[in-house]
This record gives sequence, structure tokens and C-alpha cells, in this order.
Amino acid sequence: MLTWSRLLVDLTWPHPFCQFAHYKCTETKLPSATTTEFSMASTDLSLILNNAIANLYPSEQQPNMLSTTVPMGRSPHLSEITFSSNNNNAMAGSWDQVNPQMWSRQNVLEWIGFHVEESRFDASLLNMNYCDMDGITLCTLSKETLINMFGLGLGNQLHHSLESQKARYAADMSETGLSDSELDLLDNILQNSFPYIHGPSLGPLLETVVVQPSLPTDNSENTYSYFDEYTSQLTPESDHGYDSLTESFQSSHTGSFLNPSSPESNSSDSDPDYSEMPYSNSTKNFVKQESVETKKRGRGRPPKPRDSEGYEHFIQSKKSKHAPRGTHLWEFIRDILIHPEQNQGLMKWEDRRDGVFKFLKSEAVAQLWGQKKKNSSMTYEKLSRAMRYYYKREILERVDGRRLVYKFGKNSTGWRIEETGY
DNA sequence: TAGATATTTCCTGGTT
DNA sequence: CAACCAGGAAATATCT
Repeated sequence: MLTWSRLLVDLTWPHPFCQFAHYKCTETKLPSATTTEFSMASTDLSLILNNAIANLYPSEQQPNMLSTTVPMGRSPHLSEITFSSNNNNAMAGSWDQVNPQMWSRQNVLEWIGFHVEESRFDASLLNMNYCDMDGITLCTLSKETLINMFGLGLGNQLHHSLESQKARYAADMSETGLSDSELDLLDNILQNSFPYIHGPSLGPLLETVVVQPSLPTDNSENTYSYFDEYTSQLTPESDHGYDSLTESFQSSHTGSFLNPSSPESNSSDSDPDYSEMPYSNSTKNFVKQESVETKKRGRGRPPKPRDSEGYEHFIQSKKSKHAPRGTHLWEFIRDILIHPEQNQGLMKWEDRRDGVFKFLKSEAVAQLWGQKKKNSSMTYEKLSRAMRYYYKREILERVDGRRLVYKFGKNSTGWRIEETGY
């Protein structure tokens, strides 16, 4: 599990923190192409991320990929950020002494960090974009919004914490109201009432992650058990008997275009390290080299490498804990589409109502799919073959004459406006 | 453990 | 010519 503290460390580490950046680079050759991809990134964190990028591309002009409009001097150095690294005896930060309405961005960040640590939330699932707001903004967020932003578990916890904090001050009860112990008691009650706040069943929608854990972490349960409750709210069960969104959210975050930093995609695992591959220079080169290498191979899928580098163990422990049912390609595609805010320009709807969509960055999507399936040699060519198989099953319908355009068929679910709510 | 299912890989040939 | 599209064939991984 990527902890909050680990996340913050990773953010500052010269690390291939965002494989998506690589995708972008490979498609466009220049890291500066990532410019707009992070336009929603937090301003505070963006500085941290920019530093990481600067480390990644020391010889390049630092791309302004995070649209930093933050005033000079506002960068929150890690040393300024107080957060507890220990879950049980987590100490609240300075935010605890301040009316939430008055919280600075940093207070909010600390507050989120506190709860991430306390709930043992996997910080790799955090969408840091959502962490950049001041207290006033935060106080306007409804419970639902918080849940949407941070997932059911953490969102709920944040909501309750925020309400508690608000109550302490808004009703002028800060001194005479709930004591810390009472608050603890309240917390306990809340936790008993909402046991999912803690533990492995954490919330959804936190796919967008811009860092990756530097080591494979044993977070398999979290990785594969998310979102069950939330997903049932969002999209109906697949006709095909999969926990479609559940899986897909995982896909989103585990594989992820949205979450390049998932354990599955960790550069230290079986996948070749993207940062060290020719792939970093060009998808094309990468694919070509791959095909050269595999030229002599027979047909069909080669057996999975039984490597001896520790990854197998990692995978096995993962599978034995929570054998995932395969997230299906069409669900993976659908979930990219139905989360436009996190779609990163990979795909777009051509006709939202009719379910017509288009690949904008076909190779990047393929790579992400491959990443999810732990297959670094995935290409759009192969992905599209799998897509074509869906025609027969009427999960997809043909769209003739239009390149990279597909349409959901009657056997696909979860993409319709009525189902997604937007 | 066998069979079914869902890809994955490779390939040939056609189209944009 | 590159990038796609169509599908056949065969192989693997995973699930039932």
C-alpha cells in the first residue's frame, strides 16, 4: 500500500512517477507534450511534481505541465507538511486547531493526509487534484461530492471529520463542545456504523494517480476489493456477470492510465522498466523492437514468464489473496470514457447517447491495457483485434469507414447516460 | 481437471 | 507508406 507519507516522498523523488508522462512522450516525442495533461493538478503539489519532472528530464526545459499559477513561495515543502506516519496514534496537524473555513490549502492537504494515514488508505489511489483546495472550498463540498472525490470510505471519513470540525467552530463549541476524547468516541461510533471506512474496502474514483510506489507493495486486497459498494451505485452490473465497474475501477487505478502508479504497473515489477526502455523514446521504436524480438515466436500467446526476480511471488501472493476476475477490455474502455475528467485525452465520445466513441491515442490506450494485463508488448493492433471479437457478441457494433471509431452494442452496459448519471 | 471464455499473438489481405 | 481494419488460426490464462 502506498501510504500518504510514501506518496509525498515519491512525489519528490526523481522517479518515473508518471508513466503516463511516458506515454505522452512516446507519442509526441517530447516531454513537453504532457503540458496539458496535468492542468488540473493541484497547484501546491504541482510544484512538487514539477520538481520531479525536472528531475526526470534534467536536460529538457522544464515543461510547464502542471499549470502552476501558485504564487511564489507557496510551495509546500515536505518539511512543512506535517502528517502522521502512524495510523493508530495519528496526531492531527495544525488544521485541528483552526476552523475549517479558515484552513489554507496546506491545512486541507494535511487534513487529508491525516485521514489517509489514519484509515490506512492506499495513497496511490488518491487523485491529488482533489487535494488542492482551501478550507472555504472544502466546506462547500457535500458528503456526496467528497465520496465522489475520495471514494466511499475515505470520503465518508473526511465528511464526518469535516462536519465534526465545523461543528466545533461553527456552533462556537470549539472550547465547550466535544473534547478530543469525545471526538474519538464519535469517530469510533462512526467507524462502527461505517465499518467500510477502515479496512480494505476502500472507495472508488481515485484512479488518477501521478506517482507510483517505488516498490511492489502488498496491497493486493485493496487492489482487488475496492469499490464494490460504490460501483453498484454508479453502474449496473454487467450482463456478463462481472463486477464490471468494480473491476474496471480497479483497472482504472491498477492498470491505469489513470493510475500509472499502481502496484501492477510498477516499473520494478515484471514489466520492463519503461524509464529504461527504448520505449521511452518512441512507441513506434518500442513496438518495432518488440515485433522483431517476437518474430520467431510461434502463434498465440507466449506463456507467462516464470521469472525469478521476485515478481512472481508478488503476483502469486496477490492472486492467492483475491483472484481477480478478468476485467474485460470493453469495460476498461468504457471506464476510460465515462470518467472524462480522468480520461487524459485518451478517448472521446463521438456520440455520447449512441455510445459511439473514438480512440484519440490508440497506442497509449493499448499500453495502458497492456499495463493492466501486465503485458508490456500490447499494441493497438492487438487490442483492436480483441475489440473486433466483440462485434460478434454484440458488445460492440461496427462503425464503418471511420478509423478508430467504435460503438457500444446492446450487450454492453454501464456506459449509457441513464446508467452513469451523466 | 476439463471445458468454456476471453483474450493475445501472428498473419494475410484490404482500405484510408 | 503508415496506420487501420477484417478475420482466421492457434495458443494461453483464467474461470466455472
